[in-house]
Amino acid sequence: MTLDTPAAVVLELMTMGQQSASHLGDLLRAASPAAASPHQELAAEILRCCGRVIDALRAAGRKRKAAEYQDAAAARCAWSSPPPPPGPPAKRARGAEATMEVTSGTAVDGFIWRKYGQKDINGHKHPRLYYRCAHKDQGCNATRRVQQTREQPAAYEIAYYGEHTCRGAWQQGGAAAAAVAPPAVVDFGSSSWGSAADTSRSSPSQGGWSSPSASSEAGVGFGPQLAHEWHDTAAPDPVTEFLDGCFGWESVLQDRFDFGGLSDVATFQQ
DNA sequence: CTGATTTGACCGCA
DNA sequence: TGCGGTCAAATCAG
Repeated sequence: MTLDTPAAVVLELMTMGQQSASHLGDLLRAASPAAASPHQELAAEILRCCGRVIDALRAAGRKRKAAEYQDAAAARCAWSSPPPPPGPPAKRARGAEATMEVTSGTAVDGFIWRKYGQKDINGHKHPRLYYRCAHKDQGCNATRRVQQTREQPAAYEIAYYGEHTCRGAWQQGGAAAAAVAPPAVVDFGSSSWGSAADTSRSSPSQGGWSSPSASSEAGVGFGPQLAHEWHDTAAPDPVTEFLDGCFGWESVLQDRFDFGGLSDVATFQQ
């Protein structure tokens, strides 16, 4: 992670903020372990708010990366090309090229991942989790590997392999999907977006987003029910007020920095 | 009952 | 030969 761009700086700061919020939550839980206090909820909301910004930055970064990738290999237009012919089950070479990311959440990135394996890795305290795209039956060979980092338990090293050839499949009916999807659904093109999977649970091809990966991944991610709560909260309770402030943040971010493509952050606001 | 997850076994590469 | 990646049967959950 380099800090040579405003987005990288913000990402770094937001990650730190999220870790602080996590620590705060731990302290609050230790203080009153009985029932979830409003303070604990507040800490959790801070966590989620930071996570959303982080995910937005990450997704925007991936969008740019994907664009560069396509320039370099225009022949492999993943989104529009038909699924590759089924060959022998290819085993990824060790250390194969991947898109690496370090993020504070793993549960949602806009794609539906299905866990197919878990492995204890030498030198790692936490097991490595293996996911593949839920649309593998449509020929999508995208996989991802999630490894909780040793240094920062709240951070995850995610490696993406392959590309999503399934996107066309669930975007074709896109009109229908857009019709039922909440306005927060963001199409980042080749990138992914955290809340999209949570808020648009009516995929035409799947009969609804099941977000299968959410349950098995660490609690740092945003659970579907939490995201639902996020969007549906209408009463002006303290949490909502905090969220409003959080949304204000994003406006500030937009006004202050030109993230070149990060304007999608504004779609948090509904 | 169906679909998703878990987990031990297997395979291939270094 | 050990390790990392994948498979697939068993199990779980909705």
